[in-house]
Amino acid sequence: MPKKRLKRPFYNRDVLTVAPELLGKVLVRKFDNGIISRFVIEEVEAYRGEEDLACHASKGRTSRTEIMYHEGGKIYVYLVYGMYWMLNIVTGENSIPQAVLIRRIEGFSGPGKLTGNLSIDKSFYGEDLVFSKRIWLENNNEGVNFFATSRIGINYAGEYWKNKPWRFILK
DNA sequence: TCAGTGATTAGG
DNA sequence: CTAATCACTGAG
Repeated sequence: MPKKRLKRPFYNRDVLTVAPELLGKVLVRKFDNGIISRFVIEEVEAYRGEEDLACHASKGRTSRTEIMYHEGGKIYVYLVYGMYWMLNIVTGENSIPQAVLIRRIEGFSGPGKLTGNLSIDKSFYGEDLVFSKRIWLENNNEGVNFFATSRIGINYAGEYWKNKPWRFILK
């Protein structure tokens, strides 16, 4: 059975539904030299709406957060600590700002490492996973087991949001 | 535990 | 324009 690219409806749902379902899915990257690499997604985090103080959209609609207000399936990338590009997948309907941080994929540990190895940078901001020729997600026929914990690196968001179990890890 | 590093943001 | 902040990493 051939692998199949995930389509719009998959992404256009609430981030708390999509995030755990991303576990076990395959991130596909086609490099400029034509080589195609596939990686199983192993760890993600959900960021949900303006009310979520850990979500960048809590600061409202800015040039950086703009893409999160679009329909699901778009890529949100940003630079953090001056060195690391973070790869996020926008979810939810239009005008509802949500995204899933891809925190770990098979073979690489850490969100900064994976974007470095996959050559993902600012040029991927707004890229559409449904149509892109250089990055997309494929279905995987496996069932997955996962567990949830609190999100990492968001001490600024306060106890309430910091303690939300919105980090999902493949077992 | 802590510094590196530069885009982004709020504020004057 | 300035200054503060930061969804990380690896060294010690």
